[in-house]
Amino acid sequence: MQRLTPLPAGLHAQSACGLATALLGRLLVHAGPDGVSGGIIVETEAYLSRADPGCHAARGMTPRNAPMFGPPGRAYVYLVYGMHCCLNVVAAPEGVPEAVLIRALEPILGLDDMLRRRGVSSPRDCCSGPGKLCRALGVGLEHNGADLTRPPLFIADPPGGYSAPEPGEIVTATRIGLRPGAGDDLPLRYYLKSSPYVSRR
DNA sequence: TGCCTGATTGCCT
DNA sequence: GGCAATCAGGCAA
Repeated sequence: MQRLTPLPAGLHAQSACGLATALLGRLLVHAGPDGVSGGIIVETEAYLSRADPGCHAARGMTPRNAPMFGPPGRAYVYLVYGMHCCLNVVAAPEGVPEAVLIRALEPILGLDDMLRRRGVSSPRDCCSGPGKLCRALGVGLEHNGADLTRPPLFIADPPGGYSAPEPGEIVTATRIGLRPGAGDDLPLRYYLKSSPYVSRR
């Protein structure tokens, strides 16, 4: 296995829209106490600051969403439905609360460990959802605010190198799980057309 | 202080 | 396809 080098913070210092597509095809890695786990990012959603009613930061800063206001390249992890964690990558310059939700991965590193944590046997069911991939990688609230440009939790180019997806390979769609009127009609979800690992077609 | 809801998942029918 | 699980954050009182 070649050495995995975290991508620099400069990549994240752009709008969540741009970062959401720039992250497709990248490798999300967690070098945890149980070993290294990771997968290729195949689905993302952008959350855009105050003008976006679906964004947690739309009503200003609270203790929960504070990481979104921090420097780019950090993790924003929160609990939904009282039991599932969702991992976001903070985007935009410090003070601008934008983030990209990682919704699905194609598992490639530590597959057996991830399947065990998930309690499933199919790689397709391993990381096909924001709550699923956090469980699979062993990511939890303790990673809230973590620096994603350095181990143990980081984003890198995949083994063999990164090649940007063809424009026709990226599908743009509406975001999932938002209330009507909360920005559910905005085309801010992106996924790889040919990937069988996305959460929903 | 109390009530309500959610950037989901998995089990049951 | 429908719905329960489960609890912290956010808001009203």
